Amino acid sequence: MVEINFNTLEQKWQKKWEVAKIFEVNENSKKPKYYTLEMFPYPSASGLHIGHSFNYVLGDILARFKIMQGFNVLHPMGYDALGLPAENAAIKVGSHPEDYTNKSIINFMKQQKALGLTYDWSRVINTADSSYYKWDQWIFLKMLEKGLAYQKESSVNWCPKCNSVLANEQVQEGKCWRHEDTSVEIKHLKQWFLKISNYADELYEGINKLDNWPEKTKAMQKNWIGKSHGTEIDFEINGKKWPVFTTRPDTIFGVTFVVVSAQHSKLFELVTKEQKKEVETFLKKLKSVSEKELETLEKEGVFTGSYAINPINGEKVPVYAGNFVVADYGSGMVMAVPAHDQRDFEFAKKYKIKIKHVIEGKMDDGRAYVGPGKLINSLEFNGLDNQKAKEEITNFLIKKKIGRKKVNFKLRDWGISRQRYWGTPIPIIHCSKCGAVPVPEKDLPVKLPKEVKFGKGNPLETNEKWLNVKCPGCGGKARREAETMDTFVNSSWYFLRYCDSKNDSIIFDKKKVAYWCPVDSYIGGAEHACMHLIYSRFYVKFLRDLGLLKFDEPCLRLFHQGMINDEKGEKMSKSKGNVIEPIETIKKYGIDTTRFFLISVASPDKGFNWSDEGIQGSLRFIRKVSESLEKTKLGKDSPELEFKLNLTIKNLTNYYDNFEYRKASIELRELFELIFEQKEISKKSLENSLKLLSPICPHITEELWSKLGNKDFLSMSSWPAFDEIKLKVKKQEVDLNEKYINLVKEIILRVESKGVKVTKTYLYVVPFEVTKINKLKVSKEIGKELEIFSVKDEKKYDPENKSKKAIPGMPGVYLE
RNA sequence: GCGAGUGUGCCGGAGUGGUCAAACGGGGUAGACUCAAAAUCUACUGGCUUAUGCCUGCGAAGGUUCGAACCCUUUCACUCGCACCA
Repeated sequence: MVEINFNTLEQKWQKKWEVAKIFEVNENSKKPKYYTLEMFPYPSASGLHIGHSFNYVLGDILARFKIMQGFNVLHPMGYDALGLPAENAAIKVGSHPEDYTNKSIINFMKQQKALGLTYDWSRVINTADSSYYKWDQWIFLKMLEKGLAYQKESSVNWCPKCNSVLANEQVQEGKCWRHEDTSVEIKHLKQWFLKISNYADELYEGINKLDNWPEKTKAMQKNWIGKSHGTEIDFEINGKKWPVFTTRPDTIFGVTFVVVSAQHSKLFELVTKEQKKEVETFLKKLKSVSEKELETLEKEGVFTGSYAINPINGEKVPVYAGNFVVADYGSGMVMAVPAHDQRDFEFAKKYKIKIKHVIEGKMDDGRAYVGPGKLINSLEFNGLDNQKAKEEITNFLIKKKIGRKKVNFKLRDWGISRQRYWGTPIPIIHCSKCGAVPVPEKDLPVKLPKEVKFGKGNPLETNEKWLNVKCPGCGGKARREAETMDTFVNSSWYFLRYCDSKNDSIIFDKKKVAYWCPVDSYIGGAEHACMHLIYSRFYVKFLRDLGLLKFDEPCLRLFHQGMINDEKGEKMSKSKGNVIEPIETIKKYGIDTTRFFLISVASPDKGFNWSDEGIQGSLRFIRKVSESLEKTKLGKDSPELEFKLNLTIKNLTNYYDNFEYRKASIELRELFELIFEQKEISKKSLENSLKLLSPICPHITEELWSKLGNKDFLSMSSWPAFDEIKLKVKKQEVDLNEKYINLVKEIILRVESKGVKVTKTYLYVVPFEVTKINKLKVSKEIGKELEIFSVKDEKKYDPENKSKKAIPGMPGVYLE
């Protein structure tokens, strides 16, 4: 047998596509646009792994399908090159991050090109290039102008391994998202923040409009943004008003104490002289608690010495400092109702504080009653249903001007300061006279200096020449901001830049972005649900408000690809040595086989366990297809093939549109299996079959296409249409009489076996079947008297309304 | 605890009311080819000593229906995400 040299064949076609520039696109097309995007990679020296390829192949199949469907398809690629891992990896191998990254990118590109992807390489982006991050800085300055970028002293999450600050989203179970063995420390630092909270409500409500996003991702984002409606109530403490947020104003008569967060910035305004020592001891103890213990921490607190006055009934209740109250949510202070809140209950038990019931309901096995009920012990509100009471009490408080309705969000502002080198420099100059002065727009970009020393602390602090500059305000001595931006800043808007990636005078041409965006289909890992995918929604809303965009959401459809594990089902990792490199697989089996295998073993969203044996099956199929021309003569189609081809066109059109590639691969196998059985097949049908396979296996189909005498590219040809009539004809070929006889016989048998005597049978069929049924024949065969009605027949005898069950090819049956 | 989702044959997985012992693939068994192996091809691959027949069967238990893997109720198991947000 002649072994096909897939590698040569594949390279040949890749070269031809490249020379013809068929995947390079522009806005001057009469076709409708389609923007499909895969999340860009973080280039590392180890190169592309099979999970990357899976991601790209999923997107590529869609892109190829859409091209053939007649869309003007934008399918770009770039590199999320800035960030800590690259810096750390570079230090480890004794290289400079810039050199390390550039090398990695070249390697990545080479491997991506080998996959035969439809990228428009003329638009490639590298976020580590100052021509890109210049616009990060520009956006930052715009945010500063609008008051959305600001500096504040705050407690921040600090990872000792990264030697830097982390955003809230980057802290997972008290650990760094990059170092699962490293506990995050809390440090107090002056930091730059982006006011994402300004958009909290729009980010939350906008989720409802994201119809083509996975439910799970939407739920995660909602949970993360955490919108809750409640009431803010003023409690008076030592003559001053302290607001408290609650979602349960109906329980206000049950308040027996108030808890202020131990981290509250104004805590000591509440602490009396007598209690000062005790509170300080408590705070010290809290600091010594490690992050691990925090997860199972018992609710603890200490009396501050102060009392709060419950505004609704004037009751005096003690104020505690507690470890379980979140300082920067609401006002950092809560009213405690131990009878109807589990946390308050535990706290009250521990410190022997009074528990007062204000809602009817039993407290089971020593737990607070949190269910619904009627109010008690609540003066004029007694007897009210507690849901109703929420409104009435809030209205009462509003009238008295001691409370108001309030919406609170869990979403915090985004801390973007990083004390590391390999990130976008924050375009700020600190002057002793003028304070923090923005770098003038004309001086952008602030480039990263190459000369720095790595090792201790922030490398940017080691280049004095770069650091020392004149103040743009007064011209005096000043110093650059030595912090860089979080890497997620770079990825928050890169999909916009693709539309005009070479523009060096403005961030992008509004018209070009208006043409291509929003992204029609976005593919990437689910791990970005609460980081990248919230940040980019925020950026889009901000840029829209600047007047640069006319849409609200970055992408209309989102798809998360599954994980590819090793044969044992374990996650691939370098340390385990179980990483499958696509380059190796491609060399061995060819690209088309690899692509076919990747999508045929599992649903794209579920992933699968890699198997070297499994790929043999795909190889067998690809070989057979590539030999199909020799095996099958060109001629006429059999009716069977005609039908199957039509059906396959119809189904695959749907499958490709909905990431159901696995099903597509199955039907393609069936179709080609049938083709191999044929003595002859029409050229047109064979060509159409090749078209159907082309998105998954573009190389061999292109080869066969040209062997059939075509001079153009199959990749650019038009998607085949199917003939609905031919599908219907096939259905009608089935002999209804035979079918109905068997069916009714079976039912009668079943019913009679239960002891019921059947004398007469009624069939209800869809109208066009009425004439097709031979009443005499059927009646004779089943041995019963028979009546046949059309379901549309108004006068039909149908005591149990069985006619509603009838569908084409399936009657409703009533027995007497 | 809250949220999202999943449970089908040896395995991966189709199938959402009748044509289902259940697509397609992987694996396995037997046979053909071959000196032999690989590749390729053919048959079988829930049980019943073999039948266009019966039984069992789609996590478990009930229910609706002439009929359920598919609809309803309850339940169990697993996976993932969030977790003191008042």
